Amino acid sequence: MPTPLYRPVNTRVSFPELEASTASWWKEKDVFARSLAQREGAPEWVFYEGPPTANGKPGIHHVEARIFKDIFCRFQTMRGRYVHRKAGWDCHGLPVEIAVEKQLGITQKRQIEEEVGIEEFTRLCRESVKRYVDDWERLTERIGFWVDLPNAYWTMSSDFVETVWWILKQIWDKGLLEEDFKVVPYCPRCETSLSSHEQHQTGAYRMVTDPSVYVRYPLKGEPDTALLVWTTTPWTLLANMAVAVGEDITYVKVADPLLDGRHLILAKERVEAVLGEGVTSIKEMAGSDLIGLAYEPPFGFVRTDEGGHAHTARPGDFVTTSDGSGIVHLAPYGEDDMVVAKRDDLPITQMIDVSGRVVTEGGPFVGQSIRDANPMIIDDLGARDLLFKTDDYEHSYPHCWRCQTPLLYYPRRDWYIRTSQIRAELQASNENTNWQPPTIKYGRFGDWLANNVDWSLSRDRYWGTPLPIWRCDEGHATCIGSFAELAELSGRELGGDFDPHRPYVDDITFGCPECGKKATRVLSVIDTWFDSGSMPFGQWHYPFENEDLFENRFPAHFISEAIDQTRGWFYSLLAVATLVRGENSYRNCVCLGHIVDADGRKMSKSVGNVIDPWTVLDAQGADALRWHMLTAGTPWSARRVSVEIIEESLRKYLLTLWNTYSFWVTYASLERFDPSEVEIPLEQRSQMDRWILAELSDTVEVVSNSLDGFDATTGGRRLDRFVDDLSNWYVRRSRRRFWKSGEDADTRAAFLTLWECLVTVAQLSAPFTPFIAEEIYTNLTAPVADARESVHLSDWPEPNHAQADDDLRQRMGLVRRLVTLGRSARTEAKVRVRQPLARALVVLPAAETDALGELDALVADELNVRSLERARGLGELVSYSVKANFKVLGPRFGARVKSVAQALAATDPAAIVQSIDAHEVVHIDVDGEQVSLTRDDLDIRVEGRSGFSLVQDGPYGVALDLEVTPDLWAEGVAREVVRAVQELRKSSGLAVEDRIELWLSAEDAALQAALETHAQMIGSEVLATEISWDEVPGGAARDEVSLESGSIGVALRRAG
RNA sequence: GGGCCCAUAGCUCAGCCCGGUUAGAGCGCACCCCUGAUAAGGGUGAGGCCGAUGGUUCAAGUCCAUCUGGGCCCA
Repeated sequence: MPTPLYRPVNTRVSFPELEASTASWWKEKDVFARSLAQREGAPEWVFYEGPPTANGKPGIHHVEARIFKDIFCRFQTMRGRYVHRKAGWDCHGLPVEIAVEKQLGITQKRQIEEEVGIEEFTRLCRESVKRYVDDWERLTERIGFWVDLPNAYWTMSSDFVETVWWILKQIWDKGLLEEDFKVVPYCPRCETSLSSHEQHQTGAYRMVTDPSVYVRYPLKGEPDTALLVWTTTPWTLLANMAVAVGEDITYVKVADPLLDGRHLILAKERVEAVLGEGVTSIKEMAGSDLIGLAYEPPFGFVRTDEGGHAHTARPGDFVTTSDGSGIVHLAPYGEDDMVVAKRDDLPITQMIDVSGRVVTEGGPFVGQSIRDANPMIIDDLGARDLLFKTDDYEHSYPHCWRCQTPLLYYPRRDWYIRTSQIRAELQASNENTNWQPPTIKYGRFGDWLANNVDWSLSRDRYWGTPLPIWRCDEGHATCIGSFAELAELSGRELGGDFDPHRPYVDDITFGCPECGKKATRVLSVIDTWFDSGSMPFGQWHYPFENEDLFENRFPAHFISEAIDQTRGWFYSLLAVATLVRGENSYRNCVCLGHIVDADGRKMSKSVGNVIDPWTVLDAQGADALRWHMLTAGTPWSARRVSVEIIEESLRKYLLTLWNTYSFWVTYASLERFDPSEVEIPLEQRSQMDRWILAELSDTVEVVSNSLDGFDATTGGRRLDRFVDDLSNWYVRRSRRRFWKSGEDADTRAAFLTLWECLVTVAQLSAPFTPFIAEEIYTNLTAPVADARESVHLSDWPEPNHAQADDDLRQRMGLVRRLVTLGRSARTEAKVRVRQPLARALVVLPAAETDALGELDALVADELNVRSLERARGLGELVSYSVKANFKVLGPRFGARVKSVAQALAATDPAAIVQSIDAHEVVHIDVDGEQVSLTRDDLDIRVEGRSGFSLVQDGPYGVALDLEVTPDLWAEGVAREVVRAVQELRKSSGLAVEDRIELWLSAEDAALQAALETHAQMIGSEVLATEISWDEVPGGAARDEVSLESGSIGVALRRAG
């Protein structure tokens, strides 16, 4: 036996197993590295990997992003670009610290320093980051995401940190890095402030119920009258500074409905809502009249200077009458409050410590968390008749995106990047960025830039890039931009293994360059989003190394993440690059939607509807998952994922492709067909071949263009349609050609054509489904000497314009349409397809009468009729209906189009058609006016007349001649026998190429005659070496065919 | 309260940019056919006030406005 040309193909393939062996083959052959090496020197196509935080297991949404990253990189590589793909890991930040805190079983920040020590804590953080990287790498490889994992950048590496320092120094030198006193969102558990984009993480806002209290602030000198003040944060009353009123709001004094002889002041518009109906005002006054009124604060904790504005009514344009009382309590825990405090020099007294507990000055409430203090404060106010009423108030409120603690707004000194000062530059950067979907650009992202606020950079934590600012007692601050600079100033040898993290860096001090006094580091670390935004620079340790590399790889052509990164990574990248380079670091951004479950619900651990990617990967495989993600729905809308949905992708596309491939290999192996030995010019191939090649050429074009435009869905759907055409039309119609001998020219053309289609599909699908593409490509090209070793090393196919043939594609469309109608006609007439018929009558629109050409034979064969005839002119077969073609007549006649339609309806359709056929024009009378209409102006359709079984669709129709002659009947009988024998071969376990001895017997004489007439045809169809009519020997497989006219016995056994 | 996205068959989605009088596909369901590549394929059928209302137009699933419901983002 000669060595087989091709690996045998298992039709019961397990894709997960196949993928596993492909993946290890890639590794063994180093295919990814070679795909890069072979493009060395080619134009770069730059991709930036958004670094995932590797301290949690990767979920299915991560898989989605990684698939989209992969497809465009693979595509561009095959197109000849050099697409370097450096993996990256986001290492710093609160999530890591929280994981370690949990591991240590500690709940409070101070325990870190007191019980664990910063050195041990950051060591554990570093370890924790590495813990899940294995998981990530395993998944990344399993889904076929090609990215350079061994050379990944780690944001915690000293090199990366040094680059970040350099970037911060650039910003410092521009005067855009400053310390400021602001109210910031603050997590009392993590004891650190959050940046606005952290505050706005998905899921951070949740509905909460807070106590809503109305409190009396009695006026000084008029204790019977009180300002009625509303707040949803009773604990802030401890630090009350003043109240705000709207100068243009009308206020009223009314009788206090709960305390006899007392009065309340509140906004007129709120009276009914707060006090109920029937309250009459005693006095009306403008807000401006109230300003300066002094009141007794609810608590005595805030010390005030005589004559100041403390504990008086102040003007505030933020006061509204949409809720509350129209009088706003001011404390140092709100942005508006602090604006007034600065303006009017109000006393800022910190009543809450960094962990959210009442400070020692807080009298009876000392040490209470704000949540616990709330009811105590309410009770206390009640006891002193200061509480007017209390209620529950439901509103959405931000929570810490990692530990879920409700945030506080807390006045703090923090370090800021003045991004609001470069808003115009940020917006200009965005101008040059192409967004997918486009609405993000000026929508979600553009809005965010337009409302840009300063970037709160510092965090009072431990595991992060240390803020490189040192300060002396005089308050002179020095920003350090490199390790060398720090070594020089401090006079210390930092060495190659210098770890810039806390606590080591905190020990380094130097003499202030300005005054010479000792400068120590400001103990903050920075927002970890700044790290990720710095990755274009940091991954290359720019500018300390790799300057050329960096310049070649800035900006990126392409990045992709889910839409929640709009205010995360998409922003931090843009902001950092704009600050440093004055332009954005990415040109194209594909925003992906979130993954939801089969019912459209968001996946969440608490609901328990999270799909573990491994479930799908183990059951259906990576290609099926990839194919579904890439082709189902729009990438940026929420997409549903379930095992069942993936299963459908697998069956519809992957298995169809697989079976077509398996079909080719089965027969090509038998014939030892070697594509490299065959060359057949296009004009020597059949119409069928030319048609599928025309479809292929179109497919190449569509897939190329769509992937070029970052649209995987359109390309994938075209591929899907092509594979369907290939399998369910080309192969099905060409099947017999493959059964003939390999010496036959037509058979060789079929083998070659299908081979070309499959190899090209393998290439086109390589970026989508890299595993199956590899299997098909490598097996099919095995005998081809100059083929690449891997499909991923091959060049992207160019559309072959010589093969393009839109006319043929259209005509084939017509064929398939007629076939559908013909099948329907057979079903309707209840004549099975195996029974040949004499003729089919075809009705076509005039313009397409001659469109079929030699494809007639195809229709006839598919419908199993001996000839195809045009029914045009067969007035006895059809009648016509004529309607106006509104698309044409609408613009011509405008409102009169309806009259024209009516006139047409009133005219005999047959006469119209006759006139058109004879003169190309018909004249009709519309409201007394002669109107000339041509064929294009009309919508002419045929209908079957009674007595004929015409099946029609629009202007197309097929009718069958149902008369079965003895001749046709005999052939039908023979076909029945062939089918029965084939079935018997199959059930007897014979191989397709096995020859058989065949026995036939029929009692009925007519049946016997039919068999004898067609014996030769039967024999050649079923590969019988001889047909016998005598006694069936033992050991032969038997079956019986029942027909209306009797039954036929069949028996067979393997010949030879 | 504001912004964005979505709403078409039981389910998943095309069609909408660029309006045309009979709105499609796949899955599922019922019945039938076909089958020596196929976990397939084919035919028929049931199943649609194209979310609602109003407007523009000779003509609206398609354009405009408002509303409702869902999702996301924000205040």
